[in-house]
Amino acid sequence: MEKIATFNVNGIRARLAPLLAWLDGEPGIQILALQEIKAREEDFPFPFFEERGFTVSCQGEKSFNGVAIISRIPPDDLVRGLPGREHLGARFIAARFANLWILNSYVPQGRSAADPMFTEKLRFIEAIGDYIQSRHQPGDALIWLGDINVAPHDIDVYDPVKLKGQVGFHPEEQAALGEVMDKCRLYDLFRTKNPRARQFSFWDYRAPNGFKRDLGWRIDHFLVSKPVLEHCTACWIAKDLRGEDKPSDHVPVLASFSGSF
DNA sequence: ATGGTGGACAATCCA
Repeated sequence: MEKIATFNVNGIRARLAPLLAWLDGEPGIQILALQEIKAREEDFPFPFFEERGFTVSCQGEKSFNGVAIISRIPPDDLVRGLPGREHLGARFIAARFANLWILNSYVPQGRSAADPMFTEKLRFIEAIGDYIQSRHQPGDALIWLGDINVAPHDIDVYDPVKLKGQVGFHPEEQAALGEVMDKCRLYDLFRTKNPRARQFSFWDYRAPNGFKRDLGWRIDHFLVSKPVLEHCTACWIAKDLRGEDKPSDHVPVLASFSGSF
């Protein structure tokens, strides 16, 4: 079975051991997209992935942000950085594998609705839409995945009444994301495959016992074109990584596919 | 009540 996964690792060096243990126990992963590696490219622990047969393509920076695509097969094309949004840090890398494009993004969190970074978040989401429209057709095999930092609907957060208007669950960012999905003809793969599942991919470290109480958000996504949707057999959220000694505040999201795109 | 915890890095910044 061929799998693709996305994971906000929250520090590739701090999370290396649990990440590798998880990867070794999850056969069939062809592509693993990481966000928040928090390392320069020269500080990325390449050998641990290369000795397992993976190629690492990364866009890093010191201390903050940083994204990577870890793949069984080397990419045929790479794009580092979202055009026009490079000032927001290392938050975008895209790779082509035959006719499949993977767009891996770490969308700005936004800080608060009144902060200038919230506007930057909206602009970043719009810029992804422009990028996709300028380079792709709706019939292309394309996956925009990663930490999108937006929970799309009420079912995607633990308390939609309390959280309405907070960053990550704000009507403006939900509208911006919805517009990109509409104009680029993208599907929320997890929601399409699991219409009523109330499952989360992120729990704030700062909420007391937030994970045990399941005070979660679904903000890590696979947003896919129709050809990708049609070849998907399942999309699910990993559960085991929060049991590790040093858990990330996120867990991986995975999708399995049959046939070719 | 504007906290709480965690990563990177070296005083705080970011989430």
